[in-house]
Amino acid sequence: MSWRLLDDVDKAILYALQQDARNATTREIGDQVGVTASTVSNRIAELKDDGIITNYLATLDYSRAGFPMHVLIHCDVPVHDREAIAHRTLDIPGVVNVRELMSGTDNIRIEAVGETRDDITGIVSALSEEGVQTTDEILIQNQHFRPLSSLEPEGED
Amino acid sequence: MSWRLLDDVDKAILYALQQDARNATTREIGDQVGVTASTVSNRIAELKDDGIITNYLATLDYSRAGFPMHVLIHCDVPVHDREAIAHRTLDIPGVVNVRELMSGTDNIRIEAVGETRDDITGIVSALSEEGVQTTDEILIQNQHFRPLSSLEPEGED
DNA sequence: TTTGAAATATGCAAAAT
DNA sequence: ATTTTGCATATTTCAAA
Repeated sequence: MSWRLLDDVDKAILYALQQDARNATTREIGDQVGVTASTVSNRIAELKDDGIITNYLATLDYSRAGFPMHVLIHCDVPVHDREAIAHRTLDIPGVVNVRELMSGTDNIRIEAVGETRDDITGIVSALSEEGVQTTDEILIQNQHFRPLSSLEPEGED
Repeated sequence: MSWRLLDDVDKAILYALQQDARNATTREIGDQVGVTASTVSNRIAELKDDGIITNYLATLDYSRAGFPMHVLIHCDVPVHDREAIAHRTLDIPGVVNVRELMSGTDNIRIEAVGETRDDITGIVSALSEEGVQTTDEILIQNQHFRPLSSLEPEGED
């Protein structure tokens, strides 16, 4: 696993991008920590290259978007196949998030979305055909994200 | 729950923003479905107002960022307090994601991040002090996101 | 509602410190 | 490594269709 020590500029960048990855401008971020927009731009590119920033994504309220079936599926797969299977499940239509867990059982958790119950049934079938045993299926009521507090700037400039 | 039927423009926007919320330009999106950047801009604002787009966030590789303790915590709370408690747990330092589940037991799932085991222990203590019973704690090995496939454009223009 | 054009902002690259 | 400058692009606004 590669490393990299984060300074205040990096932290401010990551915090801002966790808050609003689309509208946080390089200048705004730079002003908070006293560097120019160019520096912020360079750093963001570095952080992406270093694999610290993995993605920028919009989070949706799937119900409001017309997909009221939003579920969490527990899966049980052999440990040595876990990573490969996790990647394959990502390609099943309706799957939006996969977590690999360091657990003896229920070691993959899949977040999936559909318009109808049949859509979810189809996803579970697809999992079954991939040799993935599903052990539980739970409706997700709501989901919230927060930036990592350790990255929050103290109050500079 | 409010509604809104998504047309092809909306879908293309949501798909693009799920792929790269920071770098997807309004023009690129518009070109794909044959509308101008202005229209895309207007639509994005609408989708945000309607609560369909809830957030834009950067996803991080916490290990590479210097936070190797990345865990999923199962919590068991009284159903009628679930939403209120879920919101409060978001303010505990280190908590980055909370899912409310429609389940009799283990109905809140908390994703938390720390530098050391003690950080995680502290988070669990904080939960306990909020009256939240934690029933399990599992290391997260990896996590992947995908745009919702139903939103993918067919191939227009 | 969508557009097109103007005005504003933003990000990026190159050269300099 | 960061900044300054200059350039190319992106976004927003608003009048008009």
